[in-house]
Amino acid sequence: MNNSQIAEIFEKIAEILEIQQENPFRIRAYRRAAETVKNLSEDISEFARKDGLLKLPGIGADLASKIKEFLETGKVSAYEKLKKKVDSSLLDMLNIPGVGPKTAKLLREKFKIKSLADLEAKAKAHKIRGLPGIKEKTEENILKGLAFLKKDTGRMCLDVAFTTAEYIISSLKSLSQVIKISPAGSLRRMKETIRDIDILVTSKKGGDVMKAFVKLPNVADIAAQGPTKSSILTKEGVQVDLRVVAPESYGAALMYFTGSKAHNIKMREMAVKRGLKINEYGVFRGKRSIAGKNEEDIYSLFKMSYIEPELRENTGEIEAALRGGLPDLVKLKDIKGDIHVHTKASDGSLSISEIARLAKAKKYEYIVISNHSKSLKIAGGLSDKKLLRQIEEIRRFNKGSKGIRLLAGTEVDIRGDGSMDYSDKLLRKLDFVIAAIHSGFRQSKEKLTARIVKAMQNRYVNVIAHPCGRLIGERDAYELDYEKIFTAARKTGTAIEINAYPKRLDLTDVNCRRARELGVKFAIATDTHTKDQMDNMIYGISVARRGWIDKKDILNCRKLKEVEKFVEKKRA
DNA sequence: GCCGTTTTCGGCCCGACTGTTTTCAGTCG
Repeated sequence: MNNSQIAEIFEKIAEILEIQQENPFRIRAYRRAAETVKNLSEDISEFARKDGLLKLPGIGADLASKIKEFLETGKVSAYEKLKKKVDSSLLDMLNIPGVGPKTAKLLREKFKIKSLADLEAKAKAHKIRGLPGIKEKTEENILKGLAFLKKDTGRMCLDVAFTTAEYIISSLKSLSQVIKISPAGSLRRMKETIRDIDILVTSKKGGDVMKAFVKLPNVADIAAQGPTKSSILTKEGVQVDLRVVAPESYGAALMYFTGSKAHNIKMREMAVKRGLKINEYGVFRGKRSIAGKNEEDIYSLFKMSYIEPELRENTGEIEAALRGGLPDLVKLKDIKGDIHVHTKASDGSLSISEIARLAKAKKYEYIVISNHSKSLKIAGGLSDKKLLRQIEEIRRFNKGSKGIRLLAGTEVDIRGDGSMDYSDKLLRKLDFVIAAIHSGFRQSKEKLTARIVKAMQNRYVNVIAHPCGRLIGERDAYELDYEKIFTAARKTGTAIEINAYPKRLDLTDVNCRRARELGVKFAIATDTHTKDQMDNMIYGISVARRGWIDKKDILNCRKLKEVEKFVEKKRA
């Protein structure tokens, strides 16, 4: 995908310019452009084709021409030139926490550091101390930073961050000094992966809260500790930042600490234009605070609707909020059923009645039992006979049960040529059909796209499950022509799944937004195999919210009757 | 490098913590 490549080049250029101590605003311009390009919901070549590059925020004449150059030649000559001017060890050193451009340059110039290993050796031999501004402590911190890099915790999946944050929040909540406590940062925005965890507390005794925070049993190291801001590393290598503010600043601090940075900058710029100032303590006219106790007040001060955290990426949400055009986002309580659940019959661990019990506890109206199909032998795919037996079993169960309706379904394999792993005659007997690719990931983009489009043209296929096939941190998405797929989905009346399994989150938030623009319907589903996985629905919801999807376009926010109508309409 | 209902030039969000100083630069978010 061009977008990520161009974003990376701009990001690298920014780093090099930083080393060269260029104009910081010029550096920021590259970073901002990188952000913009990364967050686009369409390939940037589409914008270039339609002469739309200059309309993108932060892209002017110069960056537009660099983008065009990349699209035509696969390179940006200015970047190629810059690369030659800067030693790669310098750029490597920037990755060390605590080491910025000034320190990196100093180290390179005084010690001719050739690599991170070289730096580590010199630091260990205490040869770094003695440089202007560097003493024992800085040397120690460089070694700590290097060790952190080696661990390379990278980014964690949303569920891991959630669990860690929950533990810390529940531990601190019991302190009498803590008034309010909330997750913030990318976790509150529910990004698909999280680098570090941000937590906000209101208290009148910040120092006490911090003391308790850094003493939590899972703390391995304290990176910083002040009365309002502290940072620790857990034993699992997760960085957690805690910020304490007074109760009257809760909203302003929550907004500031939730981000995104780009969203905050845009809001602050807006404030400046109106003669106001936003910081983490409030909105100020001169020295007087005029808002800040809660987020709602701040947004309404600017005559805009409240912006949910998941939308705060500066990708048009501020403009939409000003004109009152934000989508009606889905909440957990809107979900009326789960349409992708496995049982013991294939590779799940739950029985039909266990699933029904869990679904009732969630106040669901319906559940689609969707086991794998016959060719997926490794996952215990059901033979024709076994599927027929399961249909019978589900019908019997429904007769003897109240409060939940089970639908007989399948997660049928889309074969290499786009045909279905069960005959139409068999599919017709089911209440609901989801189809998915589980093999042949290495086919060409054209072939994979054609396979999915063909599957959608089957009148019995209601949902395409985990369309892009990725496993975060393990397997990349295969290449697809999403424009073709979304267009076909709308035309054929096939919904696209938002798979809520934290390693999948597939369709992705960015692609959701494009699909929504093209009129696609969605289904949020957990792909449950074990008991706990039915709780993953919140992660799927977060993707839908980040993708700007309107509640009315989500199939399983509808009542059973309407879901049945959706199926009937395609079969007719 | 971008951008404009004050501007096509001169602005560009704002503050905390650390380690080193002895008033602040560097780094981070």
